[in-house]
Amino acid sequence: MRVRFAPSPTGQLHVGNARTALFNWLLAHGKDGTFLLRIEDTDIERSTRESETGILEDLRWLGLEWDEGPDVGGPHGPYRQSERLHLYASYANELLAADHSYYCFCSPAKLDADRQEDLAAGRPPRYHGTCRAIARADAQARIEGGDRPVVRFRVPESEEVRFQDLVRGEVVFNTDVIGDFVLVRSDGRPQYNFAVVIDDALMEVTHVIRGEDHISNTPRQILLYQALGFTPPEFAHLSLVMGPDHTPLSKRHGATSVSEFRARGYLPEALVNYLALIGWSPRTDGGSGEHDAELLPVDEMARRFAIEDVGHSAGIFDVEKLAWMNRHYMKAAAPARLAAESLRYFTARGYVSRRTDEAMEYVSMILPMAVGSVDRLEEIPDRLRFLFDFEPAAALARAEVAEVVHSNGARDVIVALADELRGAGRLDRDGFRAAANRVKQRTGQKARALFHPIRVALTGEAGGPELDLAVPAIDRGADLPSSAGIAPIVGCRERAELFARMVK
RNA sequence: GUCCCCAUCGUCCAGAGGCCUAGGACGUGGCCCUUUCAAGGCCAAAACACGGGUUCGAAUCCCGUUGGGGACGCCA
Repeated sequence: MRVRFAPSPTGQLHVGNARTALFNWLLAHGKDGTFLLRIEDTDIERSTRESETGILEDLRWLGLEWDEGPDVGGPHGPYRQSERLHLYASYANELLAADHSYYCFCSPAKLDADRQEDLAAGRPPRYHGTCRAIARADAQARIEGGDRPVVRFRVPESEEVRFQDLVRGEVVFNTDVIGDFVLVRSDGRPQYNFAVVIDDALMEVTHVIRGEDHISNTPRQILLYQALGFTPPEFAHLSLVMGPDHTPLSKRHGATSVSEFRARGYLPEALVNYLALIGWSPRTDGGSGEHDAELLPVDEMARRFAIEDVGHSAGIFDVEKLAWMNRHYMKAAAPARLAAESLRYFTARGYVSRRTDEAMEYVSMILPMAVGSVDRLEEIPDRLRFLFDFEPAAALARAEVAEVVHSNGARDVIVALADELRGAGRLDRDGFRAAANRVKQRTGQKARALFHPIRVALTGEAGGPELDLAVPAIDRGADLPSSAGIAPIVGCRERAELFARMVK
């Protein structure tokens, strides 16, 4: 089995396309097949090398490695359509010679007028066949005279083209709704349907798995396979991914490209796992009726994947469910990896200025306070901002903080805390607990009435990670030398002092 | 407009004629845990689009309606 993913490098890798790539990858990996990557860059106006590089990077980040492709090569290369032009030219001539295609000299204006006419008359817009009967010699003469025609495929009339779609079953099209489509543009570059067929045939692709938006291209391509004497592959058309309003997932729905999700702090395994579950679910092994867990490593998904099990209807991209998965995978991730992945967000906030061993160690230390309670890596620094941004005046100005301070006995607690901390040593977990205990004895406050004011005085916030973790983190951070590359952290003693002064 | 595809909780799926009093997950609500906010645990509410058939029996099969999506380019 040979499958392929064939993006055009005209922008970033869209999550919908990433899902298509994933399904191809899953199929190949579950069946010991080959997954190849082909770059469809025949649209020279829009294709860029930057996009290509970005797409390759995103696929690799997702873990969807390919066996053959533009950068790794393979036995059926080149894998970039712009480098295969000679192949298309040769097959175009073959089709011309066999009279399966012909030169068309119609101007864009004429074509457009025809289209408008069809639409107005309630007919499906299709090529009128104006140049169908131009004699070869006449065409040749016009070309020599400087005309630059396109090559059109001669679509047979009133024929039924049918194919067994692996996910949808039999699909039938009548050729009467298909106009003679362009094979080669006037500048000699191949048109999509033509290049795809030649490449898929030559690259020996056995299963074409792509988005549903290509389903109406399939009869055209089958016609081409037949004219060229190639055997068509199996086809499977995946339903599309929509936004919550049932319109195609686009910018106004938020992030749409893999790189955006990456930038926002989603883990690749979370995105992959989530994407696989749009339109597919792991088949239940037993007959228990119980649905298997949805959280699956990609190899396990590949093991269970069957293209026939893929759903028929469009799926809506649910950011909430993705967030849930991401939370899960963040908790499961190795601390060192998480620290490395989160560093950029700390840097962006100005919390870390240089990547030093001490900085990494500190980030690793404070990470557990945030992981598990945030949806994305990007949100981690904000959850930990109390470490770096301690401003009692601004804190007091916030309603929820003021409320705590004004509750009964809160001032006493804060004053006592400041006093206790003056003589306290290291505020590790035990040190903090001891100090809190002394404050408890002095003020008679306990539980919420005790810890809430302490939290506010030490973090400037009414909520946040457990103090058992937060206080030692502050204490440790305050001791860091400036060479550590961490933004200066105000120590607990000073925090309590400042706060006590403000509430007196 | 024409052609093609699709239709189970708000969302993603399970369900391949009796196992369905329609199951799971996310989300939502409640409760619990708890020194806070989250997280976590437990419980609950929540769907077979509609109308006709076929059948002893239909969420499951057929037809239609409605609704949604896609395609109709010298884009891919």
